[in-house]
Amino acid sequence: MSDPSLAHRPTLEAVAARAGVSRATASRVVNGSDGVRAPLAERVRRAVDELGYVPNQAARTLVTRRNDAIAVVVAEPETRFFSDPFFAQQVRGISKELTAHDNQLVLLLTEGAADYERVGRYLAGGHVDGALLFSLHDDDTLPGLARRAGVPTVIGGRPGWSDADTLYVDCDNRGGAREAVRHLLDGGRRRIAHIAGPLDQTASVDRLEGFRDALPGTDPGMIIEGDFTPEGGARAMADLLDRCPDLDAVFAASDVMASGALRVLRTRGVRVPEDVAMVGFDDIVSVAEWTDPPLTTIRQDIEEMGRMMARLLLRRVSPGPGQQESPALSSIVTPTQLVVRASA
Amino acid sequence: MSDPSLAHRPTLEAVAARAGVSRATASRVVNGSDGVRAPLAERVRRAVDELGYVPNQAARTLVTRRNDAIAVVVAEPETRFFSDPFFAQQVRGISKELTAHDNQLVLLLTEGAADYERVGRYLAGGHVDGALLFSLHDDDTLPGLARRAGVPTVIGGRPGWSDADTLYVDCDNRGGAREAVRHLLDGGRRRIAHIAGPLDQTASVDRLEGFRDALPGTDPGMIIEGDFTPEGGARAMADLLDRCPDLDAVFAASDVMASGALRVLRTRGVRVPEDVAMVGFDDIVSVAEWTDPPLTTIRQDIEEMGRMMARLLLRRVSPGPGQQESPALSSIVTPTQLVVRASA
DNA sequence: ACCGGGTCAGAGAGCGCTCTCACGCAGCGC
DNA sequence: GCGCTGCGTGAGAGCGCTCTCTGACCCGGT
Repeated sequence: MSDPSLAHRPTLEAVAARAGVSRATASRVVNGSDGVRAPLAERVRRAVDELGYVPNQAARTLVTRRNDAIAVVVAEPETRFFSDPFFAQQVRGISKELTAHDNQLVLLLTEGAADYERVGRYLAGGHVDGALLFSLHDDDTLPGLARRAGVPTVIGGRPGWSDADTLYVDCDNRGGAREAVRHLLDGGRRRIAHIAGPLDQTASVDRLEGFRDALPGTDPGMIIEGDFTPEGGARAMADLLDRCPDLDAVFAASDVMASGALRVLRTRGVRVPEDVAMVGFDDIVSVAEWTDPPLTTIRQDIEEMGRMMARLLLRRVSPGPGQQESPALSSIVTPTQLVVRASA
Repeated sequence: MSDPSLAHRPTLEAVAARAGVSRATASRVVNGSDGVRAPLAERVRRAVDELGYVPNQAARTLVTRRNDAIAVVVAEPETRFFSDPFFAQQVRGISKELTAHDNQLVLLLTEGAADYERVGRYLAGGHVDGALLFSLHDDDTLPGLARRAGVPTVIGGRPGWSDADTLYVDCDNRGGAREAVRHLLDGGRRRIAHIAGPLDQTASVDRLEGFRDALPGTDPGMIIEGDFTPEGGARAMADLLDRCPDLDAVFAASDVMASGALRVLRTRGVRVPEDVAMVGFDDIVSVAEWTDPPLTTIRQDIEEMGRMMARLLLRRVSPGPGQQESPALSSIVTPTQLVVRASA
């Protein structure tokens, strides 16, 4: 093998021997538990340094039943996970929070149903202490899989069913959408269309609901389902223009779709915001600030939501010191905020 | 705990008992090794099903010293990993290849030097069988870290030093850059500028070399260092226009920077490709096809390169059946290809 | 001087698995 | 019929660690 150092890696036994203590004491020192007198502890620490000892995680896991690892499962069959900065930011937040708690992030990408079985095996295999599930669609089997595997779970985005035992983190999609439309109304717009996300996801449905809240009785023809991609946004915009050439505003359910829609407007020579105003959703800075014109949108703190998911999960996995049982953990819905730029 | 099923999970022992065989035989069946007679094997398999047995990975790792997991370490302190689709595609390729070989992908994001220590600990902890390193900068300490940890490694992109023992996968940056510039020359362009990537990375340096190959003696003022972000590309473009208003072409070292540069050109009313031609690098479809105008660029098969990295690493980790020692594994440099769209 | 209580260290039993080794039982040649 | 080979199975020894349980020791109180 190419890695000799893996072969003769010092064990706790070796450290103990060198420090002249028992394995138990060495273990105590390594794990920072108190009750070891200073001089002894010092000897052990020196031995650890000299030998370059690093605990064998597998052995430790075998007895403690903890992995200090969390799986992030992305149920996005298509390429969206990576093209959409939304996930990126969320994962970043998760990563930071996990790192802060000395947990590892194991990324599981699924592309198609066949992968679900693999993910199920993995979760059941006890590799991880918990799982973060993303981007679920209608009656997704992933949560059931995780539950059967006995793995604590937190979901990104409100799932399609209600269940007190299911934890999730989401933003106030409906309220945010309402605010977006109100802003358009305040700007004097009257013929407002909506480019929705895929309606098998609650985020899309909730945003559509918010749109309807602010604009009851809207002609269904003014609502088109997109797919959260720029191309989808572009297609929807083109359709919309064909159906209803005199529309004066669009609320797109994501910045990414809005960017596609803006491109179509520009191509068709429609001025934004003079002829048509546009509001997006997400406030993905790298998109919203760089569209032409910069995009007015509904901000959600995506990275923070990622952190929250991780925090919630970690607490569910190991109830902190002091509290015995998880102290009634509950799902989190974060507020949104209108960010006005040039497009509306 | 919230997961009772984790608590009383059946062991191999239980399976063996139920099937009326020894633990050894049960293990043989579970691991698919031959030499167990059919009826016995069938009994074991039934027991596995009935009990819902899943092997305990920690116990297995403890004795086999294999994790079936690979770390992907991204040395990108800034937010680039997630905003740049380049990484995304690469990770996708890696993920696919690892999945095909039943390996897990453990993602380690580093943001700053402090994280290096954590990564070092993790690698040394024997959690993974190998590591894929990305986006290294000059004299990055990551490879040393991995080596000391005794973890087989493959690097994405040619590292800044030469070392027969270091495996990497990269594309022909220099050749690709040369081709880009030649295309511009063929189009009759004569005042060609270059927006380089950060010059502490070999990809940037190599592309710059290629640029110089095709255009020896270029005024250094026509070369500006960017940072592989759209903003950096925009800034560089602005500078370039100020310094040299009569330039007639730009070769940007990445599509992402090219997109930023194109925005600036549009803002300044410079027509592309009439006044200024633009060639990018990477062929990130979601960027290159959607710029205005669509971007002529140098294609590298990023996803495939990800696959190659994974394949190389897996082979290094466990030499396949047949060959004893790794059969002289070597680094891979893939060809590039000019993709002509509208911008040049 | 004796004893009870508290503190700190060590002994040792596993955690669940793999894998070597030994053993039993065919089938073969002589 | 005897040993020999060879295949299929079981016994058992660890892998490296944690953690409980026990015991040694020291202290103060009587």
